[in-house]
Amino acid sequence: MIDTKQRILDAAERLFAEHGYEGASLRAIIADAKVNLAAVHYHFHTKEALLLAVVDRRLAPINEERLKLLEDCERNAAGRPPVVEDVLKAFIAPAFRLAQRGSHEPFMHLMGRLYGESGEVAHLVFKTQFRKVAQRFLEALARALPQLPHDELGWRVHFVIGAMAHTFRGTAVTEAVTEGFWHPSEAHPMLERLIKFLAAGLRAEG
Amino acid sequence: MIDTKQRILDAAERLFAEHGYEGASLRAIIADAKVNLAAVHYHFHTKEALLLAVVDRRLAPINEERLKLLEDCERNAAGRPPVVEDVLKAFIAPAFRLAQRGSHEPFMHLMGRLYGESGEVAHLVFKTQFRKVAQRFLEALARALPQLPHDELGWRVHFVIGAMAHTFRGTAVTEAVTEGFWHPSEAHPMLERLIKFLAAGLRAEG
DNA sequence: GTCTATAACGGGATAGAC
DNA sequence: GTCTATCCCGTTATAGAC
Repeated sequence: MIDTKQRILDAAERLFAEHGYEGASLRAIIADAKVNLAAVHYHFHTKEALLLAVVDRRLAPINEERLKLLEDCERNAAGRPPVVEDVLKAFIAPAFRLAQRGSHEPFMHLMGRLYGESGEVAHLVFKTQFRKVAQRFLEALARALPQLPHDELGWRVHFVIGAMAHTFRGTAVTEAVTEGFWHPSEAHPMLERLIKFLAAGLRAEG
Repeated sequence: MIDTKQRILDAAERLFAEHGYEGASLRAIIADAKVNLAAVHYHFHTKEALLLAVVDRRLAPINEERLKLLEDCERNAAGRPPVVEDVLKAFIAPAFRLAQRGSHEPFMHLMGRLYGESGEVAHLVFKTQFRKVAQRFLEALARALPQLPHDELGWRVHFVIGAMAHTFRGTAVTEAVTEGFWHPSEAHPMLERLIKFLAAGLRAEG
């Protein structure tokens, strides 16, 4: 078999995304990966560690690219405050790009879900993975919106995270709710639509 | 004991909100409710039906109030398009109000989570509970934003749902990510902040 | 490194006494 | 309507052969 470990990661990614951390059993994962149950424990020791490995594999390069893009956009600004849309795009685009080439959307769905599974294993993910990136992007947003009070910025970032995570999650829920009224169009302009929406929200009023 | 059925509903609400549908076991629920396991099956037959009952109990009156407020705000508009902020407030305020009086926040957290648990039992909830309300509010938003293409409105509603659900879910994730940079201030202006943010996003550009 | 077999436990559901 | 006792299955995890 061509790399057991990776096949486990792929299956886990897909099933965690589809059924959540609690909802996806190791047995379902090994069946999907066509692998023996013991192999999971050999390579990852525990279910929780498997989730962290799944997240790590994709998120580490995404976060690197995010930081690189943010540096680019700050270099372009040359000392002046960066543009809100550019900062948002630096954060969101890497995740979307990865999702489109290579069909890694399961991972995006998973990340979207983890925002909702607060309180358990999910917190580990955010604490270990996002601390550094979040710090840098918050500073950039604060510079991009100098007139916005600190406290208000925090709330708006909270709303931004919500809209972003929900978009990562896919449109299934919205389609169920807006049934007959709306069906999602092509995916590409989605990124631009999202950024436009969020930037307007961040700049609201004065 | 003063009403077994209600104590089960209360415990289920809290634990489903805290650990998700899969993560909260019936045994944990009956322990919290100080009730026997068989009582759950007697009153609700199945775990899934219990979740639906939990949601129904609170969501039915909330959705009634939403429709009433929407009618009010359309009557005030007297034939002219309603104001975006008013439509948003008619939808969001009833959930917030219930959460603040009586301390029913567990239910809001639960609803927020269900948006993320797409694909399973959660879809049942949305299909059975939101169809009518969603239809009415979508029409109202379309009238409030006549210049916005139908397709674009759908996407923006999608973003609105995301920000709203995440706010219902509480700020734990955002606090973990923005640690040291932000701590949520008092809850009351939150509703106004959210509506201002969403309205600006809905009206973005032209 | 990969398998089989099994341990040890917790899950939802049910029968039947009271 | 409420309880005890139990069924039966799926769960994670591990021991030990190959």
